[in-house]
Amino acid sequence: MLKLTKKADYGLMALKYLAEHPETPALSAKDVADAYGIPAQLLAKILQQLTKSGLLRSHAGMNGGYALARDAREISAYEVILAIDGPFFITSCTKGKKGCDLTPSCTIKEPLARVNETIASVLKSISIQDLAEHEQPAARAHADRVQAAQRLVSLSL
Amino acid sequence: MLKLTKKADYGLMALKYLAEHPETPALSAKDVADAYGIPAQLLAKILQQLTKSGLLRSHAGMNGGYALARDAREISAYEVILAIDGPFFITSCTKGKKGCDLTPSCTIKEPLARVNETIASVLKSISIQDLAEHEQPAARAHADRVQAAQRLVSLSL
DNA sequence: GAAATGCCGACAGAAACGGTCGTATACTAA
DNA sequence: TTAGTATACGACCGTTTCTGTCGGCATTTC
Repeated sequence: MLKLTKKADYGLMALKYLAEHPETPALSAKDVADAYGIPAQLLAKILQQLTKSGLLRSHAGMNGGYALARDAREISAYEVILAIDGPFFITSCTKGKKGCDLTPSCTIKEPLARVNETIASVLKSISIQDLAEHEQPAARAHADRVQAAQRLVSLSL
Repeated sequence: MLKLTKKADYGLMALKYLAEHPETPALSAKDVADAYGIPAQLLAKILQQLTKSGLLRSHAGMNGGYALARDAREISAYEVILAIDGPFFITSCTKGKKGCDLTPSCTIKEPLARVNETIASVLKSISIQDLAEHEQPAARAHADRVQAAQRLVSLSL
């Protein structure tokens, strides 16, 4: 549970790939799909969604394809996931429309909504650039960040 | 996406309910189910899982039912979710057995694994007691904690 | 105009989820 | 001992969601 869909994974992988090839003006869905062994047509649809959401720029025709609409540093993992999977809520009852249809007070959801915010924050703090540079710098920084957050959490409990 | 299953929700709600009624030696699955309007048989199965996982103690027969196996303070939301939904990984490819079957290096997953740890940490920091006392004290403390974590995250970006 | 490419809707197979049923077992109380 | 209440467990089924495919159309380049 609590897992991203494969689509979101594919989307992140594709953006990372684009970030790693800033020299080329555009890469086709097929290029990216082949690079990772992802079903090409599926990836195409995902890239189209990302385009509609404004994270990518597309160009039809020969030598067409996709390119990042912004600097890789300015695109967060959160945006990608949101664009592909739609808004997520950790509680299944967080209001689609009229709140929890179950029981007057599904009092569980209030504390969990906060968890949800935390997750979103962390996801927002990770950029495509971070994924591309998974070598060291960004990963290191993020590791520190997580450790600090953990210390903080256990401390204030 | 990224949502808990209803089963996990039900489980958390049930544990919270038990925590709120420490005076009674045991509550039947039906008691809890009625209190929240949850399908009784489904909840029964969930409580059985929680029992097998050691979070609850069960007792058959008249006046039987379930009771927390430990103090509500000592049971984390993480444990409950784990017991019901099984281990969760944010990346769909985080090794079930043999790592990512896709592509040599699904390099995406390493940074996301850290996100996963953060989520787990936060979930571990929330006890059933916190859910039961959603009135103020614990919720307040948790809110502060989350805010601080957010500040921390954005700072170190 | 042809080839490459993106765009879009429909659909099908597979898996996960939510929920029900039936039955066996255990315990309590009269 | 018997009846009633409860847990324990496995099988099953309908629905939804996810993954992936197909076919047709639009756009751009050569």
